[in-house]
Formats: sequence, C-alpha cells, structure tokens
Amino acid sequence: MAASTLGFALLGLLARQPRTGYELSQALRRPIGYFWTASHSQVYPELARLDAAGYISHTVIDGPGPRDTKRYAITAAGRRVLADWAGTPATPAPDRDEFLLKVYSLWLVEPARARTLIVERLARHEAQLTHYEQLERDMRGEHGASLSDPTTPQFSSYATLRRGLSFERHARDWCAWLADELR
Amino acid sequence: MAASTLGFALLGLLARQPRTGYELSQALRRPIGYFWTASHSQVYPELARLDAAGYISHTVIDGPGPRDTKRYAITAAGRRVLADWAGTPATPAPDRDEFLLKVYSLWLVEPARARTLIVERLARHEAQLTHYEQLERDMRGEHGASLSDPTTPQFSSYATLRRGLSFERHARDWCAWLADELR
DNA sequence: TAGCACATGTAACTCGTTACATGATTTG
DNA sequence: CAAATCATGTAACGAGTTACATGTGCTA
Repeated sequence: MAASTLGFALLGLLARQPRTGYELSQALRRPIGYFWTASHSQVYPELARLDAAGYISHTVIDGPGPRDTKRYAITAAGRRVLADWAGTPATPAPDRDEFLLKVYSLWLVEPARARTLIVERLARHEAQLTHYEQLERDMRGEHGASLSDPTTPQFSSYATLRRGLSFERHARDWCAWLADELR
Repeated sequence: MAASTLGFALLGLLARQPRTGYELSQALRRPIGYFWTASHSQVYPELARLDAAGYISHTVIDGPGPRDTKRYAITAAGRRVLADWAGTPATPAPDRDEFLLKVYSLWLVEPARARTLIVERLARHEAQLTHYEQLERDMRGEHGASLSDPTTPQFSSYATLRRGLSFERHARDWCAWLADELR
C-alpha cells in the first residue's frame, strides 16, 4: 500500500510542482540526485503504481513520439502519505562505500600510487564543494527570507544543500590528512 | 573473472588473516560493516566463486553441524587482484540516503515534530562518535608505531576509522544546526 | 543529415534481503 | 531444557542497472 523509497522521492518532487515522467527522471539526477537517483526505466513503472494507488494523478498533454506525454500532480492522499513518511525515523540503511573499502586494502598499494588516488579524490570533493557554494549563493539570492521558514520547500532544499557543503568539507579535509600521511 | 565488490570486501579481510565463512559474515558487521555489509546468505556463494577462481583456498576443519567447516586463506593470485583493485579509482556509486530524502520533504512535517526527528538523529551520531573515539584509543594503545606506516593493515584500518570520526562530527554538527533552525 | 533532446515504455540481468532448512555445542 | 551461538547452505523476492525499442523536432 505504502510507496517504495523511490516513490517517496517522486512524491517529494511532485509536492513542489507537477512534472512529466521525463522531467522527474531528469530531477533524479539533480537536485535530488545528490542523495537519490533512479533511471527512467525505474521511474515509469513506479509512476504507474503511484497513480494506481491514488497518490498522484495525470493529465495527457500532447508531445512528440509514439506515446502520450503525461503530466503528473500529487493528490491530497499522496501529500498525506509523504508527510507521514517524512515525519518517521529513517530505517538505518547499510552504508556501502566502495572507496572506503579500497582504503581498507590500501596498505597493499605502493604508497606513491596510493597518494595519487587520494589526491584525485580530494580534487573531486573540492570541485563538488565549489559547485555547492555556487548553489548556495544562487539560493540566497533567489529566496532570502523563506530559507529560514521550515514550512517552505526552499527551507528543506537549503537544509540538504547545507548537508552537502558540510559533507564535502569533511571529506576534503580527511583526504588532505591521508594524502599527507602517504607523503 | 574479476571479483565483485563483495568479493573484494572478503579478500580485504582474508589478506589480514584466514577466517571461516561464519567469521567473515561476522566481520562484515564490524569493523568492515561500517562501510560494507552482507548477510551470510550472500557470503557463502561468493566464497565458492572466489575459491573456483583461485583467489582463495580452504582447508576443512572439524566443527559442529551437518556440514563441513572451512577455513579460507587468500592466495597469491587473490592478493594480486585485490592490490590491483585497491589501486584503481572507485567507480562513482550513486549516493542513496533515505534520511536526506526525508529532509527534502521535511517542510510538510510540523516543525516541533521535525525537530524531534533531527535531535534523535543527532544523538545517534553522538553515540557513534563516542564509539569511534573509544576504538581510536584502543588502536593507539595496541599499535602505536604501525599506524603511521602505510604498508601495514593497521594503517588502512586507522585511515577508515579517521574517516568515520570525521563523518560523525560533520553529521552531528549539521544536525545541531538544523535542530536550531527548527526551534 | 547526423546527432541530440524530448518522451515513454519493456526485458534481462545483478545485487542484496528475508525466509527456509539443518544440526551441534554451550550457557542460563 | 530452552535459548543463544556456532556453522553452512538454498529459495523466493525486490530493487536497480543496462540494453532493447520507438518515434518526433531541433540544431550544427
């Protein structure tokens, strides 16, 4: 009866504004893609399920290609289950981090080469941090006041962005420490 | 031919010392479980595959129950593929964080209730941090010198522990910020 | 005119979880 | 003597990825 996690990702997007399946697939790369992703082949069947459950509705609009283009909107029931789910503690999901798993066996790698790997990783965190910092400036420019009002979608978006900023800084600093140890 | 990620997790453990399938399953909860987990039903078939590929070998030892107990050890070939894999950049895996996905829809939740969720989360990070700090003291006590030698398994373990410490501090601080915003 | 963005769907496969199944030894 | 721990395996299922499949409109 309740939606899957992917379903809640889609409902979270549709609670902000109506979108087509294609647009939802795109959004699952950015901004939600920072913490949840899905390919379009997963999105379309899930939309059909949410529709059948009455959590979303669609209107057919004309578009290109051999099939109808549908624009989806969240229903009152959908908003209700989404709010319920968001207000419930997250089930502790197992962390899987291939990079850390490699670090666990990094003692088998020649130190100079290991250092290169870590420095490359550091650069990626640095780049992502720069990207997030730009997003933060954009957000502050567009929505100044609503960022401190916890009942606006902007507040939630800003909170996740702050998490991203914090995470990248920690990851960068740890890479810098490790690169130094491998010197 | 090459092993799966789970295979490399198992090889990473066996590169340190021989173990039975049962012991490997336990180790995939802690310490490796901090960044990679698997259930025993996944471990046993994977061990059979690694064995068939010649990356590990086993000796039958006597134990309880209707089946043989096997103790596995890594082979030279296994150590080679593990070192190769560890020395190669990690494939950027999609981040999936159900908790952040909930924060994305937290604007639909009554702020006082939302704050409770975040404070509970903060407590979990605090507890994990305390746990890691204890592990760090233990590690420093047992292996003082080898922690700065990048060719020892202790160095790798210590590096992942430092990552855990850094991560928990960042997560705790972000929760504290968000809880304050929801006040 | 070739490629890309738009737009939607299905099929085959891999990875991981939960449940099923068996049976000895130790501890409360 | 009941429950937990040791110890190993299989089966059914769900979630997610990659590849297959179709067709339009715009741009270099």
